[in-house]
Amino acid sequence: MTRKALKRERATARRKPIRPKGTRTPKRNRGRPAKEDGTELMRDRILNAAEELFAEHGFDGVTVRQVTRRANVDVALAHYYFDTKRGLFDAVFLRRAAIINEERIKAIDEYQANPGPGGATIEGFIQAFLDPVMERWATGGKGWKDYLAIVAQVNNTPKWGGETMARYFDPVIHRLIDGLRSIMPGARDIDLYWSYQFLSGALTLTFAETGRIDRLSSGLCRSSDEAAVRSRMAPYIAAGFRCVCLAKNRKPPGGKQP
Amino acid sequence: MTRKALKRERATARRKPIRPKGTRTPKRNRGRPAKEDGTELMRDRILNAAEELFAEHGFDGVTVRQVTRRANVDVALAHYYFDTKRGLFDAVFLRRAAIINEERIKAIDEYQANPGPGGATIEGFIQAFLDPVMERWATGGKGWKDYLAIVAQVNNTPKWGGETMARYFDPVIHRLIDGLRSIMPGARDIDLYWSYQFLSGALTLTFAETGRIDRLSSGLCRSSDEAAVRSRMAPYIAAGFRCVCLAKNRKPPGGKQP
DNA sequence: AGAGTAATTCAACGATGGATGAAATGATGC
DNA sequence: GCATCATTTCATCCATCGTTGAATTACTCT
Repeated sequence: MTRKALKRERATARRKPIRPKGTRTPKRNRGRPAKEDGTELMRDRILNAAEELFAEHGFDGVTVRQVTRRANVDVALAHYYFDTKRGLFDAVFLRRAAIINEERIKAIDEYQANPGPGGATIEGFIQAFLDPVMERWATGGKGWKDYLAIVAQVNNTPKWGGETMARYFDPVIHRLIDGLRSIMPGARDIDLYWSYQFLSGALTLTFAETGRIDRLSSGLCRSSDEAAVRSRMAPYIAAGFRCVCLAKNRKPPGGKQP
Repeated sequence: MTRKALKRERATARRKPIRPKGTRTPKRNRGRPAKEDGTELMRDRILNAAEELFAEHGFDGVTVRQVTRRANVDVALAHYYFDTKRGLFDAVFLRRAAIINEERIKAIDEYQANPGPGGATIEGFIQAFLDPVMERWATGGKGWKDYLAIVAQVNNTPKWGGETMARYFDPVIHRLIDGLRSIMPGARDIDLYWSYQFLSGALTLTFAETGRIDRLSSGLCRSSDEAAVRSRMAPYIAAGFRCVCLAKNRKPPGGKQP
C-alpha cells in the first residue's frame, strides 16, 4: 500500500459519490505503463519540471497544470505523488538541500581538522562553507542553478524566509559559526550572526543569477561568470567578518553601540 | 476626461452588449461619494493595501480582490485607477522608489562636495548611499518596511530582478560607483560592480526583515534592530570593497585571476 | 438649472485554479 | 491463472481569478 491508499484512508467517506454522469469512453494511454527502463521516472519528471518553473516564477507564479504539462504527465499524477502543490514545492526544495548540507558539514569539518600551514583562517572557513555550493552552481548544470534561484526567493520572502530556511539550513550555519568562533575567541555572537546575515544576502542573490549585474554594468560583468565570483566573494565576506567581529576594527560611525 | 474615458477609447466596440439579464436592484452606497475631506483618498487606500499584501505574499500570491477587500473598496475601482494588476504593482513600486532615489543622489552629492576632515572615504560613500534607506526603514513606519520587503523580492527574482530594478535604481547606483571610483583611481570597474552586487544582496535581505536571523540566533538578534544594523552594515560592506577593489589587497585563493 | 464629467458600485463573463473519485491497466505474488 | 497492488489517465467539481460594461451618484462649469 502506497501513497494513494494512505490518501484514501485519510479522506474516508468525505463526499457523496457525485458522478452519475457520462459513460467512460475507453481510449488508449491509460493505466499503469509498461516498465520500460531507461526513461526518467515520472516522479522525477515532475520534480524537474517543477524546479524549472518555480525558479522562474516562484511558488505562486506557477500552476500545477503548467508543471505537469511540461513534464508530459497528467495533473492528477502530481497530486498522487506530492498530495498538494505545497508538498511538491517542499519536495523540490528538499531534494538538493540534503546534498549540499551534507557536503558543507563535511567541508567545514575537514578544513578545521586539517587547515593549511599557519592554521585556520576566517577566509578558510568561509571558503569551506561556500565551496560546495559554488561547485554545484558552477558545474552542476541547470538543475542546480534553478534550485539556487529558488533558495534566493525563499530566503528573501518573509512568509518562508523564517521557517522554511531554518528547518533545512540552520545546522550547517551553526557549524560555520562554531568554526569561526574557534579562531576569533573574542568575537561576540551577535556580531557573528549579523555578519552571517550579510553573507547570506550576498550569497543567495549572487547564485540566483538574476541578470541584474549584467545590465547594471552594461555587459562588463556576467551573472554566470564563475571565475569572477570565485575570486571575489570569499575575500569580500571574510573582510567584512574581520571588520565587524574583531573588536579592534570596530569603529562606531555615529550610532550608539549596543 | 480621465482614466475611464481613455480606457473606453482604447477598447472601442470590443464586445457585443451581453447583458440582457436581470434588472438592477438600486441600493445604497453607489456612485460618486460626498467630498468628505480628512479621509484617505481611495486611490491611496488601494495602494496601501496592495503594499501590505505584496510585501507579505509577492505579486502572484495576491489577488486584486484581496487588495480591494482590505481597502474596503470595490474590485472594479482598482482597475479604474491602475488598469491591470501589474499596473497596480508598478504603482506601488514607483511611489517610494522616486523618493529614496532622490534622497540618495542628494546624500552622495553632498558627501562628495563636503566630506569630513581627511577627505572622502569608502565607508563615507557607502554610508551616504545607505543612510536614506536606513532612515526610512528605521523610522518610516510599516509602509516603508513593506516596500523594502517588496524590493527584496523583486531583486531576487529572475523575472523582474533584471528589468524592473534596472529601470528605477540604476542611475543612483552609477552615481555611487562614480563616487567610489573617484577615491580609488586604481580600482577596476569589474571589481566595483561585483562588490556592489554583494552589497545589494546584503542590503535587500537585511531590510526585508524576514525574521530569519531571529530564529537562527535563538532570539539573540532581532531583524528589526536598527542600531545593530546601523553600526555593522556600512563597515562590513566598506571592508569588502576595500579588500576586493584595492589591488594590493587582492590575493587569488586558488582560482584563476580574470 | 441643466449638461457633462469623475468616481464608485453592481453584476457578470469566460478562463483557470487546486483538487479528487473512479476507471483503466500493467506488474507482482501466490 | 487469478487476486491484489501500484501507477496513470479521465472527467469533473467548485471556487476564484482578472477584467469589464453599465448603472449610479456627486461634483463642476456654464
